[in-house]
Amino acid sequence: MNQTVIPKPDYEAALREAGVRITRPRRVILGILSDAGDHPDAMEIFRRAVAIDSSISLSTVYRTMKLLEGIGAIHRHAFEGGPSRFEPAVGDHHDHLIDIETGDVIEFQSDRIEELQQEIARELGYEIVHHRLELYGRKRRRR
Amino acid sequence: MNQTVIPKPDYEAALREAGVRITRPRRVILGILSDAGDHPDAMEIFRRAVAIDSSISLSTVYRTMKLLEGIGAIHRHAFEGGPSRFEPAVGDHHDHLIDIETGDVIEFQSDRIEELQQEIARELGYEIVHHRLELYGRKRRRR
DNA sequence: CTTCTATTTGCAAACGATTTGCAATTGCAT
DNA sequence: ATGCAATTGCAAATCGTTTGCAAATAGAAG
Ligand SMILES: [Mn+2]
Ligand SMILES: [Mn+2]
Ligand SMILES: [Zn+2]
Ligand SMILES: [Zn+2]
Repeated sequence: MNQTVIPKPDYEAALREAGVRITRPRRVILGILSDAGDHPDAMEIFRRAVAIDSSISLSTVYRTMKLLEGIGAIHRHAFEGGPSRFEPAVGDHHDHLIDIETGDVIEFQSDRIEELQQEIARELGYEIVHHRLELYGRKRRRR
Repeated sequence: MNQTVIPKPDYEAALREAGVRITRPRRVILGILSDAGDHPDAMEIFRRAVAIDSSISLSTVYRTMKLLEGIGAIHRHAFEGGPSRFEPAVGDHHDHLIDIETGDVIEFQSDRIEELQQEIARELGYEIVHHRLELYGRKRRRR
């Protein structure tokens, strides 16, 4: 009967915190992000937004994404080939496996890999600021 | 007295193999790639090419890069923020650490990480076609 | 070496994703 | 309610890359 709690970020608080106005377009976009289970791109967010408020513009979507990215509320992923895709920055760090046939994005997490990255960077005399690990693959033929 | 052998790929043979003509612009570009120790972008390759033959066009650089990528002779890297950068596909697989201050690209290789990636993919029911692992960091403050 | 044609070229224009200038609108502190 | 800075929608600009096209050329054939 009880489900895993999917944390919904309080974007409005984050915005207020950043000293930024909470406008109608922003509210709509934030709502879409909050309950997006996927990794939509700007055009897709725009489509979903227009369905709610037809006066929203694509520019505003882009501007809002940049704003949210700036305050660390969302992550931007530039997967191969396509436009940037976004996701709320709630929950733990994870990386992505992209199904090259369907475009599906699957999340995974490996402490071991994260550790090894640190180790490599430090051996090279660097500290990692951020990283990108993307696996591109296809479903394994059912055995 | 003896240096590590830096393998120079025989691009011309690869091209002939692909049933493609060996033209003057292509020869120039191939030469540049052969002795590029870095990961130049199209514009940089264009600059180096023009220094050798001023009649070469940027379009031809792009077309040639696509051709070479198609026959697997070079790799294209779309590092964050900038244009695609290229490198000859000789030698073993490696991944990259990008110095976010200088833009320098440092190569590294981790069998352990490669293994873990395979493991993760197979657990998710996928086979990896290719992947991308990029570390973005800055030089660690001299201790 | 010349001829012949399919391939390749340079150029300019088109492209897709994203950003920007600007005048009109709006959130919100007073 | 008022006033103004922040934000918007729109159109035009930008950046890296691709493409259509007519002119040039590699290289096979003779
Ligand atoms: Mn994700
Ligand atoms: Mn490399
Ligand atoms: Zn990671
Ligand atoms: Zn790798």
